[in-house]
Amino acid sequence: MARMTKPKATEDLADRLHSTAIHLLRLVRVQDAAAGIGPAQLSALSVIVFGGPVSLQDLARAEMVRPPTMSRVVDALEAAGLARRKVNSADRRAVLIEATEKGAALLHQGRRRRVKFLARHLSRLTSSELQDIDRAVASVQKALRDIRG
Amino acid sequence: MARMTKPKATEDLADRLHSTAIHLLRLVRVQDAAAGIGPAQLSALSVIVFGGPVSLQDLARAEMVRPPTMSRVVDALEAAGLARRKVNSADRRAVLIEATEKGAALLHQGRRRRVKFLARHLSRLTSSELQDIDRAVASVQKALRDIRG
DNA sequence: GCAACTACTTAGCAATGCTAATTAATAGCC
DNA sequence: GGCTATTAATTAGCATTGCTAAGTAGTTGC
Repeated sequence: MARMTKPKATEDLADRLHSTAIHLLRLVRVQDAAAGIGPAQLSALSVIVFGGPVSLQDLARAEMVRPPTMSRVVDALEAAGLARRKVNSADRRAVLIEATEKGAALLHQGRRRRVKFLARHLSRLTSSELQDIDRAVASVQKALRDIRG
Repeated sequence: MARMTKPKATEDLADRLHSTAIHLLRLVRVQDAAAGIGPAQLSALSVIVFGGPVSLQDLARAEMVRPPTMSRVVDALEAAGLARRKVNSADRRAVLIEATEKGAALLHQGRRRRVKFLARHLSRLTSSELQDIDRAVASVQKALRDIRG
């Protein structure tokens, strides 16, 4: 039984992790719909609000979509008055995308709604279970960072 | 400081949990694209393969989408030879949807690819971290079940 | 046996993903 | 300095997936 890892168990865990993530997001998707904008726009807006002005390319990379896709998402955000394109005087090919006040407000409001919804249900768990989740989230984030970095 | 729960901390955890789930799924999405069918079809196929023959309505509910949406997804699965509609002799309004051999094979193959990909990166974590994740997944699933049940 | 209900489909719209091709600006080389 | 290659973003066009509204067919209930 001397083995460095337990591949079978890890794969099983990976499967359950994946499945749980899907179900979690399906549930909060209903809450996010109340924001009035689609999920791609919401997610991109989040990057802009927290990540300051970014180029379209960086934004596309952060969201793991292609530039044309992100270009259109930014179009929609601009049309809704939630973001704006600025000229990048250092490189006039590139644009700088930033959130408007309205965009930041909408994001924070949506985040509050989603988080309250999730937190309400998490609060049924014991504090020991919450601590497990807390540690697990940190570990998964670490694993994800390793992949991307 | 006498309080029943810690709302602030729970909301913060909810937010990190949400964000982590998004990033996790964005990563494996790339793997799933290799299956050659879209994410909605893949996810529905999974329900059919594991859940036996189901009505369109049940399938739509399981996937948290509306019946017309699911009707079209099943159209695509049928066109690709991955699923088929059967007549329900007990209630001829309803259909029974089941996977073909080809559909089951494709699903299992895709699952193997996705799981291997995830597991490869999870395996960088310590076994203590993996145990945290294991417990956390169970807790989150429990919380999700409470919501739906 | 007719009305109401239910299951599914069809039609049509919006959002999001992609690739290929275009436009504009920068960088590199002689 | 000026030509070429590269890079950033956009436009065009397609497929998928979400929705609501409306239509069709079958079942239930009085």
